[in-house]
Amino acid sequence: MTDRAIGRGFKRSELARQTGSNLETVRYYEKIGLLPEPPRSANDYRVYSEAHVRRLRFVMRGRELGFSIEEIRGLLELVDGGKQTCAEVKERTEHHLSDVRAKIADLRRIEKILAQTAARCSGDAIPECPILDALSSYPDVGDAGHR
Amino acid sequence: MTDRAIGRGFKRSELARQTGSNLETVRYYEKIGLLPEPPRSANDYRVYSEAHVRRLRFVMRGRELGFSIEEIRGLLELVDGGKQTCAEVKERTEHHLSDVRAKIADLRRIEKILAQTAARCSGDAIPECPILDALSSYPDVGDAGHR
DNA sequence: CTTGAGTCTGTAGTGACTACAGACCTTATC
DNA sequence: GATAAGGTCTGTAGTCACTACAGACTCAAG
Repeated sequence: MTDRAIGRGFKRSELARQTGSNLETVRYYEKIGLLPEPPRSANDYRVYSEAHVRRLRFVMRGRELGFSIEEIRGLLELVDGGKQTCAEVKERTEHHLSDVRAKIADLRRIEKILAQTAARCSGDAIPECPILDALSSYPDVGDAGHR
Repeated sequence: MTDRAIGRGFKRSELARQTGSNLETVRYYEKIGLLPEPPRSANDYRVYSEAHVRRLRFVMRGRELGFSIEEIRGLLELVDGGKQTCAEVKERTEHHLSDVRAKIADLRRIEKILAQTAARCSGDAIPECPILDALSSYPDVGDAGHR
């Protein structure tokens, strides 16, 4: 048993399995500094802990929710704290907050329409479902490019 | 006035402006069949209508909410109706619905934590905010790779 | 009638992964 | 302990979803 229980740490494949991520994505996130480089065992294998699992899960879910890598980096910096003033934290937090609330609002619209579609679809005619209209009726898309 | 009011249609740059999308993205979405190829005016310029605006806005927002191109294509097929049975529509709709509800739930968690952070941050100490823990405590991530 | 801006096409570059090749290590089986 | 299967290491190349650029054409203004 050379390692396998090296102080409760585990290897890359196990981290990927526990987070549902691709094996190579782990390495990629470390390369771009989104995940910390983990310690290595004697054979140069990466050794991960629960903290790595939590951080990677956060990143994964953030991506699935439509945040860019840089936005996630920003969120993580907020979490990690340290090198920023409280005013900065507050401003960035509130910026993210309004972004998140807008996403929630839009997803609720989609949810509603999908639920209606599913309900109406218990019949046998294909309904004229107005997803497009529901989603496209934003009052102003003028400032738009906020991606 | 060669065109400019060719039956209330407008050109690519205007479509991009109204939807907040990049000029080239429009062309790309047409190439991959996510947007229909629009009619052309005599000079071979693309001519768009309100319907194109609605569809593109839907696609844009869908992407910002973390849906893949193929998922959006699926949603659009639901909307367009036609070549699928009612049972298919219902199944796919419900699948999207649970996905959307999961996203809403996660965004609410993030919202809550961000709101707390912003509130606590009115002081001057950087709080130990537990975004990571809040987000990583999913009961099972076993089926995971559903991206 | 030129000049500048907008559109057309195809192609190349970027961001975020994802897969592959070849070397090394490790575990299982003979 | 020899060998084979499989996991990990590195670097590099490929894919997806855009985004930018180059060169030709068109159009509207001065």
